[in-house]
Amino acid sequence: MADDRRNPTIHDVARAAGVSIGTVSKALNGTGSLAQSTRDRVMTTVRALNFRPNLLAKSLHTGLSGSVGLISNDSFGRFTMPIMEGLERVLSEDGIGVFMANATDDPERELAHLEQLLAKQIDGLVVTSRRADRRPSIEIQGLPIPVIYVFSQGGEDALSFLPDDEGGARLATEHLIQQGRTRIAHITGPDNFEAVRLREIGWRAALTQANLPPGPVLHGPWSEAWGREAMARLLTHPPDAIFCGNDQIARGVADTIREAGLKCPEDIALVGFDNWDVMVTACRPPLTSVDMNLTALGAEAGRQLAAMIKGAKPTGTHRLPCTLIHREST
Amino acid sequence: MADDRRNPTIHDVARAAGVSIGTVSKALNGTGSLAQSTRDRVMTTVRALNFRPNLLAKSLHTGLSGSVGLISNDSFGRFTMPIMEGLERVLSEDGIGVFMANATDDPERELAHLEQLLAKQIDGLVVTSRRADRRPSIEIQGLPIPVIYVFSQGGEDALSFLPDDEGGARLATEHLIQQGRTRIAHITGPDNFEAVRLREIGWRAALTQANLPPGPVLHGPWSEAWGREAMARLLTHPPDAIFCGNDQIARGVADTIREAGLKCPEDIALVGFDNWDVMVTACRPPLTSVDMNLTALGAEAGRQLAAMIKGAKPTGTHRLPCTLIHREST
DNA sequence: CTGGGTTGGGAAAACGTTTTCCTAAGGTCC
DNA sequence: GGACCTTAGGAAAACGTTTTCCCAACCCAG
Repeated sequence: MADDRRNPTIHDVARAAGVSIGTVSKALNGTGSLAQSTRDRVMTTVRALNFRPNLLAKSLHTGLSGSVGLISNDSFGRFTMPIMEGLERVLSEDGIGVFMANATDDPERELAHLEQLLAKQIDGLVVTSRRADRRPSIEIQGLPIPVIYVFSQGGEDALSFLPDDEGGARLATEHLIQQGRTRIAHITGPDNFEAVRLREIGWRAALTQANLPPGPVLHGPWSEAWGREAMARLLTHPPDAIFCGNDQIARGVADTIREAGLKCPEDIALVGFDNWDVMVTACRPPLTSVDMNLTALGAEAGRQLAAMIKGAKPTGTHRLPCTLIHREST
Repeated sequence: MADDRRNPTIHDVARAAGVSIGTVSKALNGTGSLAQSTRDRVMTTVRALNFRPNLLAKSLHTGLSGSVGLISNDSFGRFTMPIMEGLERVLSEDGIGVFMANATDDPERELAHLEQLLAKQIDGLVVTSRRADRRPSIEIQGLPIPVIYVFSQGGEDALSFLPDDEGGARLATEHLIQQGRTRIAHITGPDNFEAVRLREIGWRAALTQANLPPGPVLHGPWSEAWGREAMARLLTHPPDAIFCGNDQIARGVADTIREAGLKCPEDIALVGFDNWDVMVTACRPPLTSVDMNLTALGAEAGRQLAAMIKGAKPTGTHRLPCTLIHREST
């Protein structure tokens, strides 16, 4: 009644309910030993005043702020989004908030963000990178809080979560083999990406296992234009299937196939990587693609981070399985 | 020295520097009246202990947490990301952290998130929606903190930031007119989107101003497939220019133009909307498009929110200008 | 009745800051 | 050399919680 400007505090509730603040706290948290009637009276007052405990004050006491930081290096790009979504969903169930910070590969900004986050007493940190190989900042070593690397690799005894690029590539290639394809090419991105190398390994492994010779491998930029160009190069001796390093390349390939008068999938079957909806559905024909399950990756990271905050100390690099999504291009 | 597990507190600094905690606080904040030598001694100790003030404790005192919430309704989709980026960049300069919350149009989740954020004592809230018209939740009325709607419309005396769809459409259409086009069609999205209606208005206004008759308007889904289909319908009497409601539609249109043996831009000039890099660069030819400057929109929202936290009370719906990005399709 | 065990609830310390006094020491002026 | 200002820095309250005692009151048995 006094101030309707200020949020009600536990003191207001105590006064209104005619008890001490300790009693209110016990009623709120279900601790201590209180008569049921007292609990009820307090809770009624709580609702009447629309009281919401100040988590900051609680944090001061418990030493846990109930928030974590996410430092992204790709300006919240296409890959960070689903990760964030999974992470946030899982953590919010535990009442943990996620501070988003974008460092854009600028070590100075990264450090500034880290300082701010630490000052805000975050309980944990998630670091995501973009896809090219890059060492994580040195600064991040020896932090007083748990750190998880998602879609990026931490150091020695760090905990990292990544998609199983090799397994995904194998999945795609095996799928093509099952459909009776025997001359399977691979058109992919720049080979300074670790993911590119891993996917190539997976593709090769599946072929070897099926006693098939590897088709040609073409490296180039991650673009549709490169897909078109690479496919044009293959037109003199066209393969009967192509596994592409991502969906954009695959879509470029599909365009060249169609414009060369060939049929996909009849003449050439095609599999992409990323399962990026806007690409796979707009592709003609709709593209079979490998889904990295990034939302699940983020969710798993969230679960692990929550566990680490409670004291667990998992380490190692974990690669989560990819899934093949079958569409008309195969 | 005592606990190397626990973060050092202001008490540790005070003890090490041989002063009181009040003095440390004054040295840290440059307040009070202290001898320069004392200030220096304290600051040296601060650095030696790697002391970082606990912002939570400070917040308890100041009543400001230095964090705001962002509730998104599109699972951190394509439009939310640049907004977030701009918002976060501006606010982080003021030391304000951004909690990300994804509600995905589920009012129950939205309410739960709001409760969590309020419990964490956020100083302000940003609400973004996806693009179809939707009333903001009722729950958000009468909050004790400033609220800004970005890429979505708040109520009566709320503060909202939106791109100037009408102006952007006018920009695009005027550009086509300047290039001597006279029969300008409009292929766009579902007309239950306010943005679709506004863009159509802008297109029509530019034509009227130039004394040109409006070409046909075709409404359909936001997809390349619709762009292809719509363009096919126009092939009997092709216009000499098309302004599309988004880049995906434009790209579909470009494909049909090319496949019909016509030339873009020679026979038909083409402008898209969104300036979505992956679409405009992969399009053949690269697509002229209207950029909504969402990063700037987010940044402006950040500036305003920071001002509101300091007491400003701006209201109204603000539409920020779009920019035309010229490429080879015109 | 008295004494011991329960039980309900209050008082107060603690968390890590900021800020408002307040006091002691030193300097200045006559 | 005393009265008065400065000035430097300390003590303590305050922010809103949780939690650890601790004390009253009640119950029941002897």
